[in-house]
Amino acid sequence: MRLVIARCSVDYAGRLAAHLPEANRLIMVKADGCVAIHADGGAYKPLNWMNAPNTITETLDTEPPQWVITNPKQETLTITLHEVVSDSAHELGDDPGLQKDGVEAHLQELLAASPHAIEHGLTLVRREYPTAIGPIDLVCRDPDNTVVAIEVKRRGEIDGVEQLARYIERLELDSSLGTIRGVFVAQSIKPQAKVLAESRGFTWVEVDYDTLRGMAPDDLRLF
Amino acid sequence: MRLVIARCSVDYAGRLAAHLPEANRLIMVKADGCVAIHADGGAYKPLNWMNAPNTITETLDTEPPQWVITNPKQETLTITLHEVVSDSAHELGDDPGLQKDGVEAHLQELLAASPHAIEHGLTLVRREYPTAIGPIDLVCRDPDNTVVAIEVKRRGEIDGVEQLARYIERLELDSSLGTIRGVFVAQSIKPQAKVLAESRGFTWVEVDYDTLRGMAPDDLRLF
DNA sequence: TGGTGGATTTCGATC
DNA sequence: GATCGAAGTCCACCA
Repeated sequence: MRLVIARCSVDYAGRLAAHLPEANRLIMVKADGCVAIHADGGAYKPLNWMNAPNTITETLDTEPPQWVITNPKQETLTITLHEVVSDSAHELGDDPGLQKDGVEAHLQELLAASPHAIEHGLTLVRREYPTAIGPIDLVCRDPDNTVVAIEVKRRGEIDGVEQLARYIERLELDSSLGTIRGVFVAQSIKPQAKVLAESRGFTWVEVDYDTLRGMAPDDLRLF
Repeated sequence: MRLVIARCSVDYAGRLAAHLPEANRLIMVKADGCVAIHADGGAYKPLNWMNAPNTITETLDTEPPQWVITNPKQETLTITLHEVVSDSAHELGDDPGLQKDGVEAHLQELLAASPHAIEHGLTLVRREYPTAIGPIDLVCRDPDNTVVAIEVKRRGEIDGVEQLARYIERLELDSSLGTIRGVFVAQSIKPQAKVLAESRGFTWVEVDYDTLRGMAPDDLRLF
């Protein structure tokens, strides 16, 4: 990884056009060739960047020197270096990568293993049930054999309810499954989303991730 | 901006739980206190981060030394420094900020100037036509004098179709404009969004930004 | 390889 | 401060 601190100006031409006036910034060049230009604030997002794969051309003989970075899509990032304050490089090696726990996929897995936690007597028909407009997180049947479509979100907001509505609409078009019930499940659901779910005729359930993780599927079958 | 190259391991506990095994990485601390941990690859997104505002506590007397970063939402990022390779700081000062050109607003302007590019014979009634749930990008009339509501997106996805549907629903409530047609316009539209648009009775149009920019309004009036 | 949906999305405008 | 929508979104998964 190469780190350059420089007074620079930057131009990007590609999916849009963007310009950065002259100022002091960090230019980060990673081992895979990707380049990011950071100001001294503003979260982690760089002001400008170019992802790998790309080609970096340094024109050191011109004044001021420039870097021209081009990718196969013909996007270009041009960095004009008015003054280089610092220029260093370090070999970091490969990264073992990030281990995550607690994202939506985990929640969906746990609920697929334990549909009882959503509603008494539910049995799983399919995870990621395919429709023309995208997969439904969980499709179950209740004790009356009614089809229940379930949308799982980490955070329950209005667009999740809309998504569920679209899926059910599509399910009813695609097949003759009879009346289909909708259940909106999330770790926490915003009041507006609860209201919308109810007005759409859906039920909603807030589930606790840690509790769910603590429950073995067998425990749930006892209910 | 402080830049630390170190062999470190990292734990994040907050909206989810995440762990980074020991490896060499860049730790970037910006002037506003935000912290980002970068590997030597993988675009511009850091492996782990903590945005401002937060509190950074360095425990240098323990072995190994740790940084504990906490924010008001009680999320914590813990960095364990097994070996510091480099530690430097630079004063960058404020950044004048990024100037952009070619975003959705520009597309909307061009289409407002050349509604013919969307559909033969359209004439503009208003841009940003106000409704109770937000403004409609473009409202036009076709040669039959039918009102045409147009949603403009840079990229056409399902959400945009839903947005158009809500607007038209609202238009029909608010006034007696007769039947209202919907047109979904974007530089590229995803297949699922096309399906949904058609099932809602809307038409959709893909437009090219550069072609549109090259067209003078007068050229279009000739059609 | 391209499409689709989630994200510790981030970021800005608007209310 | 909350909400809503855009983003050069990035990213992983899956066809």
